[in-house]
Amino acid sequence: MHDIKLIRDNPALFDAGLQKRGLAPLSAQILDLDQRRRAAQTGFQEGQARRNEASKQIGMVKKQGGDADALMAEVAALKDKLAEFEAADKALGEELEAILMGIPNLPADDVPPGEDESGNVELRKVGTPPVLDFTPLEHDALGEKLGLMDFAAAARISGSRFVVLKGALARLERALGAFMLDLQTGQHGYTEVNPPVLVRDTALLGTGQLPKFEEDLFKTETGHYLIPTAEVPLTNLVNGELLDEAVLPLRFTALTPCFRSEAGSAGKDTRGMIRQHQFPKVELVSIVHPDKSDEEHLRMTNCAEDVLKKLGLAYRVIVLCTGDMGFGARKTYDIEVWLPGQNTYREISSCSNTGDFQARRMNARFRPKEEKATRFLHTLNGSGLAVGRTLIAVMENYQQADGSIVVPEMLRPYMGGLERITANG
RNA sequence: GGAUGGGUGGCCGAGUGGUUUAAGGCAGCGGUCUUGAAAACCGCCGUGGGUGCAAGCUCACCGUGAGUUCGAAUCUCACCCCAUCCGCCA
Repeated sequence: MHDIKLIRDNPALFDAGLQKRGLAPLSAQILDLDQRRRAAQTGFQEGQARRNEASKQIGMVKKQGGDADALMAEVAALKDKLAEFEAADKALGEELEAILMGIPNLPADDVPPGEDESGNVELRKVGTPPVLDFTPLEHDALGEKLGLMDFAAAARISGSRFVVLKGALARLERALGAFMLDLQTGQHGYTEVNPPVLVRDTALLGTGQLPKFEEDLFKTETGHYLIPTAEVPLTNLVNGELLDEAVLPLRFTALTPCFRSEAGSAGKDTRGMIRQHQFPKVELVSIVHPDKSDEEHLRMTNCAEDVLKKLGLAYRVIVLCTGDMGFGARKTYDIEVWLPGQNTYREISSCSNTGDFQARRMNARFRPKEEKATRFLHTLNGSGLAVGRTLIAVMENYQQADGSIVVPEMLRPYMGGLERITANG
C-alpha cells in the first residue's frame, strides 16, 4: 500500500514509478479522489464540532431547567447535512483504499528497466556445471526409471501437477528440507517457525496476494486460504504490532508445503515436478529497521545461495527488471540453478525487499528510540530454498550414466549414510 | 455442532446516557537525590485524520457496521474475532 502523503507531495515521481512497471499514471485520479474526500471529511468534522458544542449547551440548559428548543432545532437541521458529508467521506475513502490496495509496489531506483524477463540482468555465475560423458536425463525420466517417482499414481489420486515420491527420493526430499532448516537456523540466525498453512484473507491482504490474485489461491469452504508460500504467515507474525526497536531485526524461517492453483499457467512445465499445485519450500522472512533493509536483502540472498554452495550446485544470480517483479517487491534477486537435463538455469529462489509496502498493509510498526512518532517496518522474504526444485537439481546434477544418483556429501547424514540412490532403493 | 463469557491506549485495567479532556497501574522518556546504581519523589507519555511555517486549533477512534438519542465506550440489532466448557476427532 502506498503512502498518500508521498503521492500528494510528489505525484510525478509516483507516476514515473508506475511507468517503470508498465502502468498508466494514476496520481491525477488518486489526488482528485483524495481532495474530494478531504473536503467531505472537513465538512463532516466542522458539522460535528458545532453539534457537540450545541449538545453540551443543551445539557447545561436542561440541567438548569431552561428551554433548549432553539438549540435542539439547530442540531436537527444539521443532521441531514452531516449524514451527507459522512456518506461522501466514507464512499470516497473506500474508493481510494480500493485503488491504493490494487497498485503494486514501486521499483527501487537501481532496478534495471525492462518490460519482461528478457530485461533481467545477470549479476554473477557461481560454481561449475558438471561435465557428463553421457546424455543427461531430466529429473522425471530419472525418477520414473528409478521407480521412485510416480506421476500416474498422483494423477489417479489428485489429478495433474501432483507427484508421489517413494523410498530414497521421498527421504531425499525430507533430507533437503531438514538440511536447509538446520543451515538457516544454525548458521544464519533464523528462528524456526511452524506456522499455520491455512490463513485468513486478512493475512493475504497484508502480504499482497489479495485482493488482486485470488485466482492463484486455493480456498476452503470455511473461507480459509491455503498458503502459496510461508511468506504469508511468517510476515504476518508482526501484523498489527507496534514493536520495540531493540527486538529488530527479526528473522524467521519455516518449512511448509505451498499451494498454488497455477491458474493461467496452462501448458507451462506440464511435465515433471517443476510446477506443482503442492510443493515444499523453506522460506526466509526478515523484519527490519528501514535503514537496514537493503543490507538485509543482500544478506538474505547470501543465505539462500549458501544452500546451493554447500550442495555443490552451479547457479547464477539475476536481478529482476522493473517489468518482471512481483506485486509487493521494490527489488528482487532471483537465484537460478543449473539443470543438466534441461540444459538451462531454472529459478530456485526469489529474494525480495518489499520496503514498507507490506508493513503498511499489515499495520506493522516500531517505535524508534528517542522518537515520538512510530514508523513502519521493512519486510523481506526469500526462498531458502524451494525444496521440490532443489530435489530436481540434485537428481539431475548428481545423476550417473547408469541412472543412479550420488547423494551429495552434506546430505548423507540426513540419509542414514546412504551414498547412492539406485533403482527401487 | 451445542453452551457460556469476553473484546477499552505498547501492556494490565476502571468506566451502565451529559466537566470523560477515557481514571488508575505497569512499561517507557526527562528530572531531583546519589560516588554510581537501585529505591523514593516530581514531571511527560495513546493512534490516526484535517488545518497551519510552527506553536497550536480541531475531529475521529473503546472489535466492525448499522440504529436509538439533542448527546453513546455506556442502550438496541447484526456481524467478526478471542477464550472456556460439552460433544466429535488426529
